Amino acid sequence: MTAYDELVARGLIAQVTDEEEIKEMINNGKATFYIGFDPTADSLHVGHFMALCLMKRLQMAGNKPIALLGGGTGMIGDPSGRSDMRQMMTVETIDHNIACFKEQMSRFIDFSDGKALMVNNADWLMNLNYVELLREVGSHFSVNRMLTAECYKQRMEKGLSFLEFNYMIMQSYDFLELFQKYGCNMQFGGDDQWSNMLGGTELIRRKLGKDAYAMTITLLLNSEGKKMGKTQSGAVWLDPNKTSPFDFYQYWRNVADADVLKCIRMLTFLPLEEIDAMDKWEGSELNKAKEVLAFELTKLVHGEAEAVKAQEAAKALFSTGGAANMPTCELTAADFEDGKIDILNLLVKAELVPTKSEARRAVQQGGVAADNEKIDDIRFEFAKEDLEKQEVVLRRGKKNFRKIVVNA
RNA sequence: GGAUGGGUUCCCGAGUGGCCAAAGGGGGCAGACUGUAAAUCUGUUGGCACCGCCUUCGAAGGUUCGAAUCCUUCUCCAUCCA
Repeated sequence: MTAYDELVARGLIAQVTDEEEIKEMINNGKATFYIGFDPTADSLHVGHFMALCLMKRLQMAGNKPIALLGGGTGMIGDPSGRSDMRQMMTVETIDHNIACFKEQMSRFIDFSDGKALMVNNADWLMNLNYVELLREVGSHFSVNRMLTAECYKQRMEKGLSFLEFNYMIMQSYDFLELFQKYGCNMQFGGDDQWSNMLGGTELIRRKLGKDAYAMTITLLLNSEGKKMGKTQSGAVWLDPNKTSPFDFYQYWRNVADADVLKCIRMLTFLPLEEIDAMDKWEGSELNKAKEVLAFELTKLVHGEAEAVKAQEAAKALFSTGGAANMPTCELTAADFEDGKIDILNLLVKAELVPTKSEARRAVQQGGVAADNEKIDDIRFEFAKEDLEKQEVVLRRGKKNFRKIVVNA
């Protein structure tokens, strides 16, 4: 199977500008392609991970990837797929985020010996001269046409600032720059980037009379049509300090039936035959597929050792209630009053709930247990010596656990 | 610059002097049922010292015994005109 066919079989490709050309380039390792990453946070997330995987797949097929960090475009903010304006970031934040991105990326992609490049568009965007840019680049864009682009259409109702309107032009300029500097002839990106990317191919054609290509990656949506990799409390991060390997594992362990196979196909490097075999699994058997998904992804992101730990912790927790490798809460003498700590304070301290009101509610609704013994009295207290003697597994709801240890 | 309509709790959206911590929906959380799934049903959803108190309705002032609601200024957004 060719590299391109595999991408199609995995459902990774959403749109392409010229399928025949792209197929030919990719399969023969003739593509120099770039993917842009705007430094919108201090860690990469699952969406970025998909893009990095794609880079890796293409790199393995002999193509040359360029990772573009958006130090310049981050100053503007991409309006695509947003219902309102992004908060403007300070230069310090952008720099910090870029540093974080760089570190995480170099763990996934091999940048040694020119096998891949990492560049920052601040290097050329920040020094642009306004009037010059307007004449050189602006003249090639039709406002009428830009306004019909899907990414702006969504914003026509809520409002779109001129700042954001220019994002497409900046991204197009990036492509032109990379095309000229590195012979970069292809751009990849999320499907929401389609119009921005076309802006680039168009600009290259108009300015240089040459062809460049664009291809978008299918957005990873769940069966309800929402972006995956997001929880109510925010994104699922790749940084272990922001999303622990255990939580990361659990996120994938808990995907809906309808989404497991799709995720395995798109996100893991397992051979397609193996995945097709799982496709026949039904009902509760799919639970195994979820384990595979969670394990494989955790391994890719955090390494095998962490993946094993996360898996064991999950298994211990859900089958035997054991406390191996569980997130821990350490109490000190200061947490006790008269040698005791009450259940509400303990829940908050263990970060199982954000406030005492929620702790109270959780207990009153029967959602709290210590060592699988339900606690329904909000005045319940733990004695210090009991906790010292034996660690306790505190649970809120079905899936939130914390081991309580006294460290006096 | 002018006119009009707006800014309400996580989101959408009601409320136009006291009965408002603020309807309804969505989302979240918890319980039942399950397979750590989905669907469904039930409860819950600002904080705390929880039968009481404190902070919230774009911001700051003011009127009033009492304001999310009235007045003033400011600010932001949308629509139309220029």
